[in-house]
Amino acid sequence: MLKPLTKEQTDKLLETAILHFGEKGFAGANINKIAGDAGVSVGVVYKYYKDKKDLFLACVDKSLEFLDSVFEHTRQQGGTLIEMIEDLIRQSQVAAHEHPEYFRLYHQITVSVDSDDAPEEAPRMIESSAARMYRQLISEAKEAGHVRADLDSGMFAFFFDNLLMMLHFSYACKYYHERLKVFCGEDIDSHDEKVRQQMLKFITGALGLEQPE
Amino acid sequence: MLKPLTKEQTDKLLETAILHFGEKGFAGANINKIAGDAGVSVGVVYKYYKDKKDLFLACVDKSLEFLDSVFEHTRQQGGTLIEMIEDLIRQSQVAAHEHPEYFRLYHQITVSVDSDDAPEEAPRMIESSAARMYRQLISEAKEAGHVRADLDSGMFAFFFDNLLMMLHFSYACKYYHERLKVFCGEDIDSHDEKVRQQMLKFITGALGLEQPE
Amino acid sequence: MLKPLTKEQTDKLLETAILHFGEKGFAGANINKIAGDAGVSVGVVYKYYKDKKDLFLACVDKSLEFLDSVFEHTRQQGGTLIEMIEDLIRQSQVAAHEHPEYFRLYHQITVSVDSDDAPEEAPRMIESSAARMYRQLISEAKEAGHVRADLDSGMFAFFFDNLLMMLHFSYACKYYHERLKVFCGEDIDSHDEKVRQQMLKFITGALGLEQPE
Amino acid sequence: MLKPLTKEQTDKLLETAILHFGEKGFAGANINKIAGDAGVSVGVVYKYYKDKKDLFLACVDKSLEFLDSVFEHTRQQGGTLIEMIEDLIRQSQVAAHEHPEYFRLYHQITVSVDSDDAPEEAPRMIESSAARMYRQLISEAKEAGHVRADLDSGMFAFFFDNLLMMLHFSYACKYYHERLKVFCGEDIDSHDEKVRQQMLKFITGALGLEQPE
DNA sequence: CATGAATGAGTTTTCATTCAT
DNA sequence: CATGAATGAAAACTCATTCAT
Repeated sequence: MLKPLTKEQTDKLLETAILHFGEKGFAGANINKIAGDAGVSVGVVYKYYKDKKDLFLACVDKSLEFLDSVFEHTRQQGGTLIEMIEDLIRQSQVAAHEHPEYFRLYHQITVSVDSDDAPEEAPRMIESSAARMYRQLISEAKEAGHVRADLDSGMFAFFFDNLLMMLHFSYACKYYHERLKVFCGEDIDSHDEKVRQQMLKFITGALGLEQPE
Repeated sequence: MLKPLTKEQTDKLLETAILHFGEKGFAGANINKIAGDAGVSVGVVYKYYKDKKDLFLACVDKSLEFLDSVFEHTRQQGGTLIEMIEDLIRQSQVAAHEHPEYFRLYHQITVSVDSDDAPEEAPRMIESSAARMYRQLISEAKEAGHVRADLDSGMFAFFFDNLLMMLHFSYACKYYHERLKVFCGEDIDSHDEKVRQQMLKFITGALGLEQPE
Repeated sequence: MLKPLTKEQTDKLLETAILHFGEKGFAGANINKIAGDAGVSVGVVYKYYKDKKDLFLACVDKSLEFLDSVFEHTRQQGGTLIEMIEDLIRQSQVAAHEHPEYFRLYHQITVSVDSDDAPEEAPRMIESSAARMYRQLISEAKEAGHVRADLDSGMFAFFFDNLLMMLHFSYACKYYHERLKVFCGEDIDSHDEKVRQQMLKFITGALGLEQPE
Repeated sequence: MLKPLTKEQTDKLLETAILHFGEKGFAGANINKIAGDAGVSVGVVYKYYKDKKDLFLACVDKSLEFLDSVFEHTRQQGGTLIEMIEDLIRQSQVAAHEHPEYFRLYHQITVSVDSDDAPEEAPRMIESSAARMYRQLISEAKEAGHVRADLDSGMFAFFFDNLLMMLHFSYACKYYHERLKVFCGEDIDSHDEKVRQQMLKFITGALGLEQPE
C-alpha cells in the first residue's frame, strides 16, 4: 500500500490532528494515535511535518484561517453596526456548530502559549486584525453620534470580542458548553435565535445603540 | 530527613503544583519537577495524592476555593447592583494581579475537561453558584424596574460572567494578556481604574441601568 | 525521468556511498541521504544492491580495488627492496592525499568487522596478498644477505604493513590526522618528502638494510 | 526491585556499554540493549548519563584511563630505552589480552571522530602525553649517542607509537586479529614472547640501537 | 512516615525497505 | 526500469509510579 497519499488523506491527517490537539492539547496529543486515527503511517506525519510542534502549528494555521473566514463574511456583507454585530453573532453560531474543532484548537492556543516548551511562535495574533476592525467600527459609530461618546473604542472593542470569544467556546468546548447550560438551560442548543437576540440586546445596550424596530 | 511534613511543606507542594499545572497544563506538567521545586520527595506526592489526576484535582479545589472567596467578598458587602458589579470587577482585578496562578489553573480546567484521560470530574462547576447569584440579582433588579424588562436574567448573567472571566484571564494568562494589550494598549496594566470604569459603563449600558452621578 | 541510469550515475552513487560510509560508518550512514546526495532515487539503490549491507560491501570492494592498485604500481615498477619501499610510501602519500575516501572506508572496515549485524563477510582480506608479497620480498632479501638474518619474515612484513597502514590513516582519517600533527607538527602536510625520508630510515634501519648513498 | 544500584551494578553498566560501543560503534550500539545486558532498566542509564553521547564519553574516559595506566607502569619502572620499549610492549600484550574491550573502544574513537553527529568532544588526545614522552626519550638517547643522529625525534616517536597501537588493535580487534594471523600464523596468540622479541629487534634496528647480548 | 533511586511502559522520531506509478 | 512517497519496526528518551531503606 505505497500509493501516494490522496488529498483526502492529507486533509484527513490535518483534521485528525486538529481534533486530537483540540481535545488533548499539545502535550497530551499523541502523534502515533493521530496517524493511526487518520489512517496513515507515522512516517507520513514526519514526511509532511518536521516534528510535533510543526504539525501543531499547521493545525493552528488552518484553524485561524477558518476563523478569519468567519469574520470575513461579515466584513464583506457590511451594513449598519447593529447589522454587522448581528451577522457576526450568527456566523459564529453557525461556524461553531458546524466546526467546533477549529474553535477548540483556538482555545488550546490560548493555553499553549503559557508553556515554555510548547510552540511559542503560535499566535500570529488573529486578534490584531479583529481588534483593529472592531475599534474602527466603534470609532466611526461614535463620531456619527450613533453610540455613546464616553466610551473608549479600544476597550469596548475588547469587551465585545470577549463576548464573541466566549460565545465560540461556549458552543465548541465541553467545559464552556456545560457552563452555558448551567446559565441558560439544558436546551440552549436549540435556541440560537434567542441567544443571538439577547446578546444583541446586551451589546447594543452596552454601546448605547438604538435598536431598530 | 524523615520528619513528618510541616503544613508549610504540604502547602508549598500544592502551590508549586498549581504553578506548574497552570503553566504547562495537566499533560505537560511533571510530577518529579513539581516535587523537586516544592522541596519535597516524589514519595510524599504519592502519599498525599493517589496519582497525578488526584493532585491536579486538589489544585483545582484550592483554586476554586480562592476564586469563590473573591466573589464572597462582594456578596458579603452587598449594596446596589451597580455597586456590587463594580466591587466584583475591582476584586477581580486585585485578585488576578496578586494571584494569577489560581486564574491560570482555572483556565487550564476549561481545557482539560475536553480530554478523556484528563480529570473529567473536575469542574464541580464553580459556575453554578455564581450563575445562581447573578441571575437572582438581575431578576430582582428587573422586578424592581432598575433594569430593562426585555432581558433574560440567565442569559444576561451569562454574558456578564463571560466578561468577568475574560477579565480574569486577560490579567492572568499570557496569551490573553497579550491580546489585552493589542486591544487596549501596552500600558494597560497601570490603568485598572480606567478598565473598571469602562467595563462598568459597558455592563450598566447593557443592563439598561442608570449609572449614578 | 525514467531513463536508465548512466554509468556516471551509478559511479556517483558508489562514490557517494563510500564518502558517507567512510565518514559515518555502516550504522551511521543513511541510505536515503546517500541516494539524495548522489542524485538518484532510493529505488535504484535497492535495484542495484540487495540491501544496505550489500551496498557497503560494494563500497568495500571498490575501495580495496583502489588500494590494490596503489601496491600494484610498485610491484610493476620493481627495483631494489629499498626502492620498492620508498615507492610504496610515495604512492601511499599521493593516493591518501588524492583519495582519502578509500582509506577512510578501509578504516571503517576494520571497525565494522567486530559488529555482528554489520557485514562480516567484508574483509576478503586485501591483506593476504600484501602479506604474501612483503614476506616474499623480505625472505629474498634475507637469503641474498641484504637484511639481518635473525628476523622473521612474516613478522617484519607485519610491522612494515602496520607502519604503512598507519601512514594511510594518518593522512586520510580525521582522528589520526590530528594525532599526526601532535607528533610531527601542525605543518606536517607540507612535508611529505621529509616524512618519506624518515620513514625510510626507520624501516631500513629496522631491516638492517644499508641505505644507498 | 527498587533497591539502589550497587557499585557492581553501575560498574557493570559501564563495562557493558564499553563492550557494546566497542563492538558496534557509537551509532550501532543500542541503549536499551546495553541496559538489558547490564541487568538494569533504561531509566537508570538516563539517570546516570544525560544521553547516549554522554554514556559514550564516560566509556571513553574509563578506557583512556586504563590505557594511560598501561603506559604509567613503564614510566614508573624506568630503565634504559631498550628496557622501557620492551616493557611497553610486554605491558601492552598483557593488557590487550586481559582487557581487549578498552582497546576496542579506543579503536572506535578513532572512527567516531570523523562523524559529525557523533561525540566530537571525545579525544582528549591521550596521544599528546605519550607523544611528548616518546619524543623526549628518543631525544635524550640521541644526545647520549645511543641512537642514530639523523633521525627526527618526533617522527620516530610517531612511528614507534604507530607500531604500538597496531599491536594493541591486533590483539584486541577482530579484523586486526585476523590480519595478524594472516601475517604471522594462526597460532600467533601463543607466541607473545616471539612477537615481543621480533618487535624489539625491529624497533631497535630502526633506532640504530645496539641490542644487549 | 519520608526518601528518592529504580522501573518500564509509552512517546517522539528515524530510516531501511517496499511497491504503485 | 526509475521514482520517491509510504511504511512501520526499532531506537532514543521521558516520566508516572513504586518500594526498599
